[in-house]
Amino acid sequence: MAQSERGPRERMVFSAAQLIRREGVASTGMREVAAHAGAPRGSLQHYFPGGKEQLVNEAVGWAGRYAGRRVARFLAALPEPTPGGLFAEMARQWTDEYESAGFAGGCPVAAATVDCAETTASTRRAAAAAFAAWTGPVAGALTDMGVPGERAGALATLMISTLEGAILIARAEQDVRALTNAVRELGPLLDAAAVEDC
Amino acid sequence: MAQSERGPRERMVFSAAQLIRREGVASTGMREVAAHAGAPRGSLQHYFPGGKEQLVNEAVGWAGRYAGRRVARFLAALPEPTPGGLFAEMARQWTDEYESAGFAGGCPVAAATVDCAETTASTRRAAAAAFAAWTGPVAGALTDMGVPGERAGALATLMISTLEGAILIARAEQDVRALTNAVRELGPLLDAAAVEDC
DNA sequence: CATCCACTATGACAGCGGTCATAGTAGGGC
DNA sequence: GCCCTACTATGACCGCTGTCATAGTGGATG
Repeated sequence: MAQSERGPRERMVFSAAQLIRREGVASTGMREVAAHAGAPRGSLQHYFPGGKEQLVNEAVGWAGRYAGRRVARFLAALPEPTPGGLFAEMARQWTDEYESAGFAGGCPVAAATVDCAETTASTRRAAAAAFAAWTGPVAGALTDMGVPGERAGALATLMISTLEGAILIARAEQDVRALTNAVRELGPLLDAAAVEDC
Repeated sequence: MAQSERGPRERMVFSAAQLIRREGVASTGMREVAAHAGAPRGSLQHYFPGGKEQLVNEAVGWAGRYAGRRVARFLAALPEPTPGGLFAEMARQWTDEYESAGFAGGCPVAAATVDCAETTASTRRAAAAAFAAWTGPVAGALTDMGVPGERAGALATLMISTLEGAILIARAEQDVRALTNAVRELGPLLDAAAVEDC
């Protein structure tokens, strides 16, 4: 949504991520990506000489950076930043989407991992990099909230693990229950890890 | 492993689950399933007149029941059952596999959800049922350990959410870090929910 | 032996996938 | 006008997939 007026190349990467989210990597066709992006089919081989593999990898990378960037925006939206509040905000992005637009899409990084981890080494690495690009900002935010350094990374990984799994279950059940449940149960644990300093 | 001497039908369901675990649903071919099961190709349409959809759904159902059954075995293996201990055992199944056999496979239910949730309604329902068949025994075990009834279901869902996400990340990173991390961070929370009664 | 059934065995088909090859267009620099 | 580059436009190819159709086997039953 709101892809404004970026170049056709970026639009195709964005569309690829969008379609992978919904149908998985294997079921997403190149022609479909071009059509969804409103880009000519011929541009695919021009911008992505590495073929589908390159396109998928860039889509995964884009998704990772996007998730990382969102963290800062979530923090800005919180009146008083707490680990549990950040997690709630991260989950709310998904409950909002599911409740307003239906359960069509999941996380594109998860989809790439499931479909390509064993098959395509470069995509597996792209997925790992995407998780890193996401975990980093979350861990940074946690340290800023007073979580001790060595714990911050661990909790960031825990948050993303739980969120990814909850997304999966929510999509299967077509019910945001798993997401709200994760926030409710994990929030106190996360907040307890931050030393009170206000 | 150790599929002993079951009938060809069950072997094909088992093989389908095995292959879906590794490559996802879309990339798993029917011919491939038959070959992997050592079953004749002609048997596919005999045993699964509903086609690939039926086969996939049965594989997902099988995986769900298998996961549910494992819970009882994990409990039996624990000298003193605690929620955190159960979770550790559930995760250990994965770390053991990854460390001994490599990061080839993930959870077949997750794969089916990612690949089919939007496309194939019956498979989405099968995935939801599989999660339910898994969550049920976990919740039951938690109540047996003294977790209050309404909390048990919530924690069971949390455990499976976190485990699924950690499996995903571990596979992408080819490192069991996310799994051991989940056990370390979530274990105390789970144990705290059980009232001490020993 | 005949009959029936569960199961196996192949071949064909239609569709779609990613990719390659080739040609065409637009526009800027000289 | 010419040329070079960036991009677009199509059509063809080949491999693969799920599915169907048809025929064959083998053993139990009568």
